[in-house]
Amino acid sequence: MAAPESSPSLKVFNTLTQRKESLDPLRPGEVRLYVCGPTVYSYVHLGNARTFTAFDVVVRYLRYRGYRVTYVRNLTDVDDRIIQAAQASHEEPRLLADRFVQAFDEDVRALGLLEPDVAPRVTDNMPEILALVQKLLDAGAAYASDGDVFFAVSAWPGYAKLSHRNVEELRAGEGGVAGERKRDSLDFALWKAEKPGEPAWDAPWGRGRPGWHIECSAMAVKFLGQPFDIHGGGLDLIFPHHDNEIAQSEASAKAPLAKVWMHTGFLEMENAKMSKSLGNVVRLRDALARVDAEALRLFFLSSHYRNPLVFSEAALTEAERRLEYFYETLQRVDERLALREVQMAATLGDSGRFLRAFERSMDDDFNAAEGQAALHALFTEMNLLLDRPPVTDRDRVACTLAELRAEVRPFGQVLGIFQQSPARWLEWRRDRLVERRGLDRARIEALIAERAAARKARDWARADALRDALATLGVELRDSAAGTAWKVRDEP
RNA sequence: GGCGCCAUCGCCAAGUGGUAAGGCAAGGGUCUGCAAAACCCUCAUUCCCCGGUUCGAAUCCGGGUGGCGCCUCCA
Repeated sequence: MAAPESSPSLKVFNTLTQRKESLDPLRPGEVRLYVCGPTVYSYVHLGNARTFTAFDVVVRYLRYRGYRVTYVRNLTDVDDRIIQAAQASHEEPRLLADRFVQAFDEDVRALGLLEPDVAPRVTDNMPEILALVQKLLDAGAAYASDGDVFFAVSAWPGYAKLSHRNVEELRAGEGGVAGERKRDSLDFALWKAEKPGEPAWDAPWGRGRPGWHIECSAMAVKFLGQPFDIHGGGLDLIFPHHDNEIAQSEASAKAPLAKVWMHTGFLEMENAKMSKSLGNVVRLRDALARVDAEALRLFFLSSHYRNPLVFSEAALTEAERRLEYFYETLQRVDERLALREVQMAATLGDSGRFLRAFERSMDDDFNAAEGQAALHALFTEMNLLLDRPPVTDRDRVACTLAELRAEVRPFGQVLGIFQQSPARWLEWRRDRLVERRGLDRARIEALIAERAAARKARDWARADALRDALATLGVELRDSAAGTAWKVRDEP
């Protein structure tokens, strides 16, 4: 593992500067990362999952590279949409939020996402939010108006620098409306005055609740300091959410909020972004009921994180089939290595070459899609050694296989795959396919036994007829010296 | 209208100035009683179109065409 200082080559695309920059942490060897988490008013969908998976891999790779990473991913549990959803289901907003926080944790754990170091909730951080609003009021960057508090965009010269928009043009667009309460149509709420039946907290300027953007500013700075290294989220958060965070934090502290801003591309459904407002969402938990979590991760990582990715059942099926190839190879390698004592011997090939190629890809703005080429090459090499070894010395082949097997681990660790034992994963997949096709194990085993007898009697016609019958059921046979193994094909 | 993104083999996809990664599918082969799996080979003189810059462009610039996003909640 390379020391962080020795990898100045790690490049990250920064939305703020719109170019790739060398990652140069504010504190040597340490990366402080904040990712905007979900607003908990419903279940997470695959679009959200894609973003969180992308940052999960960012964290894993930075740690693999030797950085100490502090990863904060918030839970927004006070919000208009939560209140709306709670009213619709005649539930306390707090309870509804709790319910979806729990669902989020379950779903995201099933996806294999690492726990963030801190997962702060708005309701647990009101003092910091109140303090930030007060600070902005004191600085003249905000004003109270009938119990609401607004941020004064005109008091902050750098407004919208992240989205690279022109303030005048934003004003010309629809936007909000200036009126008795808002001085400028672009001003946004830091605090919303209490309304009947809504959650509210005491504040010097009147009871109410925080506006949408203030919580991220307050919590990010509380847990990471200001400035910190990387702030991330989906592309749709650039404006206004991240621009507003920047405005609030920088106007209050006269220092940058974050050095690098990273944004993930959209997951699309039939040429439209997957979003709750369009109603074209697939929930993460529903997807995980149909496809393996690691296969889903492989699908997310098949395209660069900033590019749009189109969702399809076929792509998911392909990803799971690819994962099956990986696990089958791992199982074969493990079986081979368990066969007998191996004498130390010189290994074949250039040790670590696949991993180095992977690192080159990942160093270039976390290009996991490109990095998968190295992963495939590594597996092809293992299969080659298994079936067509280039030398006859068994110890050399075995030692090389052991070395390559060890090289697989970092890939798995960074991408969040290969976390199951091969045998267990393959069994799990077969069980699921058996169930999906409504197959009868006893009958399959009986047919295989019958075929074995036919083969022993050299009755090839009978044996082939039985194999064809099994193939019709979706069962595929693999004859070997050890006997006949069977698997189930995934497509009817 | 403003800001921004995308267009690469049948499908997915990397590559953003030095002569087209990888996966899936397809065809051929090795292996096999026959298969399957695995491996090997083949599979884009070409990167939406038209101009330009350059010794050199999928990559840069200008202009089109098509698709998408943000500007209102959104990962």
